[in-house]
Amino acid sequence: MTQGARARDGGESLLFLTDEQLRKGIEAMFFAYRGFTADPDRILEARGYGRAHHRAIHFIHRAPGQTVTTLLGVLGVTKQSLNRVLRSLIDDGLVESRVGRKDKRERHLFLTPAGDELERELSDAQRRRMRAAYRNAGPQAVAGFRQVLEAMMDPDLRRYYQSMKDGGS
Amino acid sequence: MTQGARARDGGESLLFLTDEQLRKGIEAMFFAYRGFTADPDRILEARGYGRAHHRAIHFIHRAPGQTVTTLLGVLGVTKQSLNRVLRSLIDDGLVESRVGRKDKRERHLFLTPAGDELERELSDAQRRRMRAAYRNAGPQAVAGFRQVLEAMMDPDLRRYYQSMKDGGS
DNA sequence: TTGGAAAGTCAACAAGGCTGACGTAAATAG
DNA sequence: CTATTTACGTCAGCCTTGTTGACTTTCCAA
Repeated sequence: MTQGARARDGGESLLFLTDEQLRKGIEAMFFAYRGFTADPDRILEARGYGRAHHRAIHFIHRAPGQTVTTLLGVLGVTKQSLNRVLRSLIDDGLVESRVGRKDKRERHLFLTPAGDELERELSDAQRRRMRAAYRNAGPQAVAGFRQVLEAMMDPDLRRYYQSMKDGGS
Repeated sequence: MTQGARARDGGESLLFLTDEQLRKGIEAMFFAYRGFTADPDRILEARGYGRAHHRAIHFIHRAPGQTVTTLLGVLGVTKQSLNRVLRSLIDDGLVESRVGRKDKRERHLFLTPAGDELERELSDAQRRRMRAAYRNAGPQAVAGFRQVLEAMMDPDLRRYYQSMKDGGS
């Protein structure tokens, strides 16, 4: 039924979306995501960490001082899951957890200098691949890439994503 | 060092790749991938399956009759890991494993009618989101999206990816 | 002031990765 | 024809990272 449906989005676009083409997009996501995580994975493995640690480090770096609950919402896991990861990062001296001044139930999360160093190592590796891909594809492609990804996000995360500064075009 | 590096890719491109912008791309991948898997995940959960089952089903559908070893290479997991998943799919009557006619050591994998049905259910859900994202972003964006993803893949998988038919523009 | 809600921690379990070892049948090299 | 290699399946056991349930500590509102 969806075979070869011409876009009905207002007329002038020439989008011709066959199921085959959509499948290609789906597989592209799958394979690209593998490439996307490959470099950090190697660095993490050497330290005995996994992707969960990477995600925690990334978002703590992104918004230092945020509480555990906030981070929980961004990562979309249970607090028990996050806690395990956080525990090892704190024990290893990469993350610091400070009791809230106003509300003492809260824990505010920060990267230590060692944590910052690992963060840089990881994001450098990931940026290298991203930069190479961008350069290969050209600026037009990059804009399109970002647009499609944004449209694929769930609305809540899209809002969170958009709320973060961009650095100017 | 990588701060605000202007693209040095030949001159005329106006790519201005700050670390901030690259980070945005990285987070876009992370959040979009979550959205990308959300719909199938719900369908799978109702059946007691996980993403591993989805991947197996997807690639068996994509290339019916392929052997276990071939599938192993595409999925990038160990034989034991794949076997666990394949076992349950075969036992549940979604996948059929036929002994090779020429080489009887090989097992060729096919979806049964029931397997095809689940495949369609899963890919319909995923295509719906993909189609909506494409429509939102427009045809130019779609081309760029695919280009960047392709450039991010590891070379082996890129070749495999490109070797599959596209269905025309 | 007390009772509920919220934040965080601990315990235990499941899915799905991994390695290593082993068995069997079929193909192939010598 | 024999010996090796290949393709596949399976057992055992480990790790990461997800889950739910139960438990403090702290805050706040009735």
